[in-house]
Amino acid sequence: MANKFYITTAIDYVNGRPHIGHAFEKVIADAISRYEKQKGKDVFFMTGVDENAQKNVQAAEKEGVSVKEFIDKNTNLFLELCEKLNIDYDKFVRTSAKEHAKVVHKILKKILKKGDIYKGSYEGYYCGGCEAYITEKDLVDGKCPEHNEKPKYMKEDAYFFKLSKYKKDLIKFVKEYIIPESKKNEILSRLDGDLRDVCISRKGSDWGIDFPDDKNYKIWVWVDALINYVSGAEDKWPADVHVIGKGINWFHSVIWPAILMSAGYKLPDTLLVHGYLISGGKKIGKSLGNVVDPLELLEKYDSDVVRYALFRCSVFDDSDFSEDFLIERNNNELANDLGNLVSRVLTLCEKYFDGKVKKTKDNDLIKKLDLKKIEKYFEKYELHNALAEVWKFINSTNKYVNDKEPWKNEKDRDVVLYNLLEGLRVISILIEPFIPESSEKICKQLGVKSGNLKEIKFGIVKEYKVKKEGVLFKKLENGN
RNA sequence: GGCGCCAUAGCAUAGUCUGGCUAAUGCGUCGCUCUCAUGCGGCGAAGAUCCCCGGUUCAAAUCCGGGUGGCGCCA
Repeated sequence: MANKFYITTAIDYVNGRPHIGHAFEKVIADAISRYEKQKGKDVFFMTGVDENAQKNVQAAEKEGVSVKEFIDKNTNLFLELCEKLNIDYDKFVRTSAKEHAKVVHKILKKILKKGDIYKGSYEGYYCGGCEAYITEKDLVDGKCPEHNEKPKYMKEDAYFFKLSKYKKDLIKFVKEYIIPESKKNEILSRLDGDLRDVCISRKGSDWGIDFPDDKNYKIWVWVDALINYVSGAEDKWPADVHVIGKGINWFHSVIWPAILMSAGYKLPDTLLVHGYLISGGKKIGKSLGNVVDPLELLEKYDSDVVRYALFRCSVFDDSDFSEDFLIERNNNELANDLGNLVSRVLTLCEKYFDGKVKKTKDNDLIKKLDLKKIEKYFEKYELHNALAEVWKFINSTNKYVNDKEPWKNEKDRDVVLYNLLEGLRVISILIEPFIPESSEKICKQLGVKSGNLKEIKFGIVKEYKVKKEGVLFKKLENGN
C-alpha cells in the first residue's frame, strides 16, 4: 500500500449555502489529489458534509421545514458546488449515513473499554454556534465573539474523555503533523499549558448519534464528525493529508489524534491548515454584506476561471478575494498570457505547416522550466508558489516566440515550432492540477493525450497534427 | 490579560533564519517596439526615509532593546 494516497477535506456544516471558503478548501485538496495522481499514486479523495450538528436543527426550525428536508436541500448545494468546480473526489460522505454511526459506536466502545471515558458533571457557558463550552473570560459583552450570540449557562452530568492522558504523546505527534509552522506553534503553545479532559456528550437533543449504552445522551458532534475520516473509507485509513481551515485546527490537531490513540488506530500523516479568504481586508460574513457566493460565481464564469482565481490566493495566509480580482486574473493571466500563447503558436503551425510539425533536435525552450522547484513547492503544499512557477515558464515560452520570430526566420522555423508545441504539451501537464478543463482543451488542440509527470521532457511526440479551436479564455468585462 | 506573528514603491508580495554589490518580482502608470496571436507579446522608465527611536558592527530591511500600528491563538 505504499502507493496509496488518502486525502480528505473537512466535512462542511450544511446549515447554509456554501461560501467561497468551502470552494477554496475543496480546490486545494483537488489540486493536491490531481498532482499525486500525475505522480502515479493510487489516490482516494474524500469530501462531504456534517449533518449531525445541532445548528442544522436550529437553522431548519428557522425555515420551518423538517431537519431531514433541510439538510438534504443544503447537502445538494454542496454536491453541486463540487460538480461545478470540477472536484474529482472519490467519495462524498454524509454523517447521517447508517454506516457512519456504526463506526462511531465501534470506536467509542474501544475508548470505553480502554477506560478513557468517565462520567462527571459539567457546568459552564455553552455556545450553540461553536457547539462547545466557552469560558466566561472569552465572552465579549456577554456574547460569543465568534458567533455573536449569547451562550447558555448549563449544568449537566456528562461523559468526559481523558484527553489529558495523551498530552505527552500529542506534543510529540503534533511536531511532525501540522503544516504550516505558525499553526503548529499555536497548538504547541496551547499544549504547553494545562490540557483538560473534554466533555464528549450532550443531553436534551434528539438529533445526532446516541451515546453507546446510554440513550439519554448524544455524542458530541465533533467526535461524531471527526470519525467520518475513518468511517467513510475504513480500508483507506490512515489519511495522508487532512485539509482543513484554521478555525478547526484544535479539533484536528489534538482531539482527533487523541481519539485515535485511545482507540488504537493509526494516525494521519499531515494536517494542512489553510487560511481564510477575506474581502477588503475583512472577514467575509453576512453581516458585512461582502459574501461571495461560489455557486453564483460558477453561474457566471467557467470552473477553471474560478479555480485559477482561488489558486492565486495564498494557501496559508488570509488572502483577499473578490470578483474584480477574478476578472483581472482571467484577463491578464489566463487570456493574455496562456490563452494568447496557445493561440499564436497554433496559428503559426497551421499557417506555415498546415498543422503538421515533425520532431526535431535542439531543444532550448524546455531548459527554462524549473521542474524541481515546482515539485518542491507541491511537496510543501505551497500551491500558489507552484502555480507562479508554472506561469514563469508560460512567460518564458511567450518570450521564446518573440526572440525566435518564426514568422520571419524561415530556416529553423520547424525546430522552433516543434519546441513550442512540446512547450505547450508540458504546460498542459503542469496546469492540470489547477485548471484541468483548460489542460484538456490544449491537449485536444495539440492532438495528444493528457500526460503525467514523467512525460515532462523534450521529444516525446514524433509528429504533431494540431487543430486550432476557438479561444481558450474570453476576456471579461468588469462589473457586469 | 497571557503567548505568538507581522510592518518593504499606488496595490500585492520576495528578500530577514545564515548582516555585505545601485532592495527584487507581479499588478497598475508612462515610454519604446514587434505583427504570429485574444487591442495581444517583448523591451525599457518612473516610483521605497525597507513603521519610528536607539544600540551592536567596517557594514543593518536583515541582529538586539524600546515604542507605535495591525493581526492571530487562548480548551
